[in-house]
Amino acid sequence: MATKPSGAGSKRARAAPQPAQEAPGEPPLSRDRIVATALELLDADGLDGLTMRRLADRLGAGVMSLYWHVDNKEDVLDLALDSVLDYRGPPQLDKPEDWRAEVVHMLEDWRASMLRHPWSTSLLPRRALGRNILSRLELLSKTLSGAGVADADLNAAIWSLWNYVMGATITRASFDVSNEDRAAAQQRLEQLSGPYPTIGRSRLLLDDDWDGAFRKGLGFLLDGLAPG
Amino acid sequence: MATKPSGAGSKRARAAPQPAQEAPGEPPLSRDRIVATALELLDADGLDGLTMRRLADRLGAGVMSLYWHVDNKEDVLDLALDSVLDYRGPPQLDKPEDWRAEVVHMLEDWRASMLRHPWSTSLLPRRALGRNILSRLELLSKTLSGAGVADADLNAAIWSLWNYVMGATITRASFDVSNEDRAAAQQRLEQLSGPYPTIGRSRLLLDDDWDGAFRKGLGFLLDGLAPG
DNA sequence: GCATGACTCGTACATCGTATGAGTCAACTT
DNA sequence: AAGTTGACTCATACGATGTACGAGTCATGC
Repeated sequence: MATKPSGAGSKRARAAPQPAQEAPGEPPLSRDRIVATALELLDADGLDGLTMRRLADRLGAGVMSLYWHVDNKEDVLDLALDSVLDYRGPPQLDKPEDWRAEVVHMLEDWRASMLRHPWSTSLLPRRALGRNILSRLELLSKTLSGAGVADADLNAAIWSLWNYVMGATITRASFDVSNEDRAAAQQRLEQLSGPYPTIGRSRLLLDDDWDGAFRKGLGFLLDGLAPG
Repeated sequence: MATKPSGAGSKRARAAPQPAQEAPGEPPLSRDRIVATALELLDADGLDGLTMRRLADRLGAGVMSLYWHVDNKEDVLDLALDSVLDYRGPPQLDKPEDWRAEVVHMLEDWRASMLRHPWSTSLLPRRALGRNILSRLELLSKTLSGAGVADADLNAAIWSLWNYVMGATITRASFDVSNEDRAAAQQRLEQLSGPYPTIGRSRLLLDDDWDGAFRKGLGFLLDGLAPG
């Protein structure tokens, strides 16, 4: 019985299994190559752009060959998502006491990494916690704990930041797609300003300093988490 | 040429168009009936449970009949989502000065409304702003403004709360689905507690007082927004 | 009595994820 | 040297989905 390398398996153990066709135009199929190509398709055409058939085509392989290396499409998406989220830490040599800058850096990088691949935002809600996500949470936990957040508040603090970042990122990505809708909504708002006078006046839906708003709101939250 | 009632159209104008079959078992098709039935299917079986064919079956109609009343499936989903989000305001007779309680009540209701229909959380990211969402934002804006939040901070404050609520709700719904995954992840964390000692120890992934964490984090954020 | 327009729906099509099982070929066993 | 195994590829096929197309029904207005 054949044993697939999928899941937590061993991938490919042997060194050079495919010396038959060494033409560099088509290197052998592999998990990594599949994920990399999936990323290309996702970046080019979004979630709908990723089709097992298209993926196989671009890899120069038959569709069903993919399923030897990968459980199913969901598996591909999981791998693609996690591959977007690795984090190499803040630029070294910051004064190591500045916990706040460290947190802000990591969270801004988190958001930026996902916005560089907008499809990832609609993927996140329903996926499991990959290694890279857990690493970020660990870093967050360690930093906040070192900054003096009480143990009893620690989990709530972490989840608050998580929630904020996820909400901001998902929102940003979704509004980016439907920019004209947003303008239309704001116009509707102002015309029949009866029902929505306040947000109509404050131009809530037209404010497009997303990065600034994210930083500002993050500041509010951190103020609340570690007052003084 | 037939004119469909879809979009911002007139729906059905006439009073009793279908006296032919008055059997109460099958009232005439209508936008409202379609949305109501879609809600049933979504609540019962989630996003995958909603199929145009299943929807039509349950309505006792042919599949293509739906398309007279509705543009496409996305239209159905938009309507279903918005129908979940209406808000009737806080229980009257609270002391009207307590802006904080008012905000908390609205946001907790927002979250609760969506969690009562978990499919709505995976729908939200990519949909336009319906009337009910705008109403909530308007209320939020008015209340915060009245509470003394500076005009320059107002939009950032609103978006911060939005982000927090969306992130919390989406996260909660997604973890609810994959509870076993969560437990498995925590176990993995504790066993090979090398890479993730802090969040392993704090049992971050096992803490299931979601409501408490939501309230607590919201408190942090409000503290930051309106200090003192 | 006939045209109109509101509404219904059967059929058909393209596309999707993937189950099944046969095929290829290198490495290992004997 | 012959045979076995197991890693890997892939053609075919199936069931499901959203919806375009166009023919049907039927109450109403002229």
